[in-house]
Amino acid sequence: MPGAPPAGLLCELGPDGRALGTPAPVRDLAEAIAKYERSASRTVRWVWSSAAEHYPGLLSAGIRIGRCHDVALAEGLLLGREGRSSEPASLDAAWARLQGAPVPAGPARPEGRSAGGQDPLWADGPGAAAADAETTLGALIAVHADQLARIAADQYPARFALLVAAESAGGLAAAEMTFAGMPWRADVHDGLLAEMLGPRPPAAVAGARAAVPRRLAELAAEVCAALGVRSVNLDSPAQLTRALATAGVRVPSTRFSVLREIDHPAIAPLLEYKELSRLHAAHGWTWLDTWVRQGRFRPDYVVGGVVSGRWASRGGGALQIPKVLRRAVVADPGWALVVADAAQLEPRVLAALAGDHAFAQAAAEGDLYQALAGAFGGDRAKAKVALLSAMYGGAGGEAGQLLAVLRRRFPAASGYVEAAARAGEEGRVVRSVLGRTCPPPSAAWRAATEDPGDPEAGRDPGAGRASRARGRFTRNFVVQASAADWALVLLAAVRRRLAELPVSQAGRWHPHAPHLVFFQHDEILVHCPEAMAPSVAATVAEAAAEAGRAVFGDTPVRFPMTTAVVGCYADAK
DNA sequence: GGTCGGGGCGCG
DNA sequence: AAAGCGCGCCCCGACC
Repeated sequence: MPGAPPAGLLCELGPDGRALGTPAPVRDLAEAIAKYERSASRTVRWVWSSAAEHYPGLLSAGIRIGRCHDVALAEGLLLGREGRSSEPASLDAAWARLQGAPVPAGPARPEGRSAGGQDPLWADGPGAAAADAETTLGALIAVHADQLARIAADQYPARFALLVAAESAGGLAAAEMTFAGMPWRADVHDGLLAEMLGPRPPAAVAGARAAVPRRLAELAAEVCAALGVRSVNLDSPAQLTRALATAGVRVPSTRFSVLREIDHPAIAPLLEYKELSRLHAAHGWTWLDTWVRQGRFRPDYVVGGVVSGRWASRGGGALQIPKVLRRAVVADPGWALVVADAAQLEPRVLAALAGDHAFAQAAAEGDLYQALAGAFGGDRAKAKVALLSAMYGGAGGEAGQLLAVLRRRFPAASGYVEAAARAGEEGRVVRSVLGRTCPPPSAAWRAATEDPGDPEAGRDPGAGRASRARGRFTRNFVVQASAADWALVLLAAVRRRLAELPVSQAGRWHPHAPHLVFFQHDEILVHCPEAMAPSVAATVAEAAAEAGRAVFGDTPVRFPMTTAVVGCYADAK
C-alpha cells in the first residue's frame, strides 16, 4: 500500500542459526526493529542480506542498529578463503550455490548501495507477495546457518568470526557515514579554488567546452612560449612528449618525478599546470556541484572493496581528497572534529604479526623508526627505508643494504614477509591475521609461470617478472590486510563505544550525538558537539587498545593514535 | 555515439 | 638490472 510503512517478517534465531519458533509478520518493520534495539534484556544481532541494501532506509526512518551479520559481506570473506573470490557474494547467489541451482549473475566484488533488487526482509513492493517474503526469509536463514558452519570450520574460527563481525560492523558504519555526511563548506572550497585557479569560469553553453580557468590558461601559454610551439594540449602525454622533444627535451614519460629533474624554462610552469589542472579536473567546481549538498559530502563506501580489506569508495573520490581541500572540512557551529590516525600502523602490525621480540620491543612505545635507528647507525631515515622496502618489496638504491641489516637484526620480522613473498611467487595464497585471504593467481599467471615440461625449452621470459610481481603483492598483502583487520576492529569499537556515550539512545539515530564521518584506511573523523570532544578522544584511545588486544592478543606492540580536536580538518596536523 | 586501456596522480 | 603495495578518477586516443 502506498504510504504504508514497510511490513516484514521477523524470525528469532538460536546460536547455531536455527529458527526459534515461527516467523512473525510485523506491520511496521522499522518500528519493530527499533523496539528490539531498545530492549535492555538482550543484545540483538540482526541477520540480513546486506547493510548496504537495507540500512540507509532504516537510518532515514531515524533508526540505528547495534550489530548485524551481513550475509553478503560474510559471503565475500568466505568465498575469498575458499579461493572463489570471483563468484558473486549476494544472498541470492549464496542461496543458489547452497541449492546447487544456477547462480544469478552479479558483481563478484562487493558493491555499495544496490540499484534495485528484492528486499528479503520487507518485501512489500509490486510483485513481492507474502509468499515471496517467506521464501526469502527461508533462504536467508539457511544461508546464514551455512555461513556459521563454514566460519566454524576455519583453521582459526574465533579470529575468522571476529573478522566477519568487524566486516559487518563496517557495513553499518559505512551506511551511517554516508547518512551523516562529511561536513563540507562549499564556500571555503570555492574560495580555495578561486585563489589557486582564478575565478570560476562561466558555465559552458550547450555544445561548447567549459572555459579554462584563468591561471591554467596563463600557465599553458607560458609552457608553449618556453617550448616555442604554437599550442599543445598539456593534458595529452603524447602531445606533450612530442612538444618537449622539439625543444630538445627527451623524456621517457611526462610524470611529475621525471619532469622535476629537468632543467628547462618550460618545466616550472608545466609542473604547476599539472598540479592545478589535476585539482580542477578531479576536485574542482564540477566536483563541488556534484557531491556537496547542504554542507555535506556523502560518498558511497565499498566495504571490503579492496582485496586487502581496505575500503574503496564510489563517486567523489572520497579516499583521495587532496590535502589542500581539508580546509573545506569544517565542523558545524558548536561542534568539533576529532581526527585520529594510527601512527606507523603497518610496521607495528608487522612487529605484532611476526612476533619478532627485538622488533616488538621497539614498537612498544613512541616513534618506531627512531627506536630502530640504532640498528642503522642511528639514522632514522634509513630505518624507515628498510622497513618500507621490506613491506613493499623494493630493493633499489641503498635499500638492498638496509634490508640486509634488517634481516640480520630482526630475522623474524623480515622472515615473515620473505615467507609471504615466497608463497606468492609459488602461486600459493596468504592470509591476514584474522584470515582474510588473498586471491589465487589468475589462469594467465599460472600459464605464464608454470615449469615447461621440457627442461631445454626454457621458461617464458616474463615468468620471472610475473612471479616476482606476485611475490611483492603477497608480501605486502599480509601487512596491509592485517593492518586493515586492525583498523576495521578499531572502527567497530569506536562505533560501539560512541553509541554508549550518555547522549546516545539505543535504537535511534541521534542527530546530536557524536558520529563517525570519515574512515580512510588508518584514520577516522568523528563529528561531535564541542563539549564532548574530550570524551570522544578518550573513546578512540580506548578503542585502539581494544583493537590491539582483539586482533593480536598478548603482544608488547602498542598501536598509538595521533588524535587532534579541531574545528577544521586541515588543522589536524 | 559508446567503450576501454594507458598515462598520470590524488590518497593510504 | 630494475623494481617496489593497494585503490578511484581524470583525460586522451584507439577502436567499434
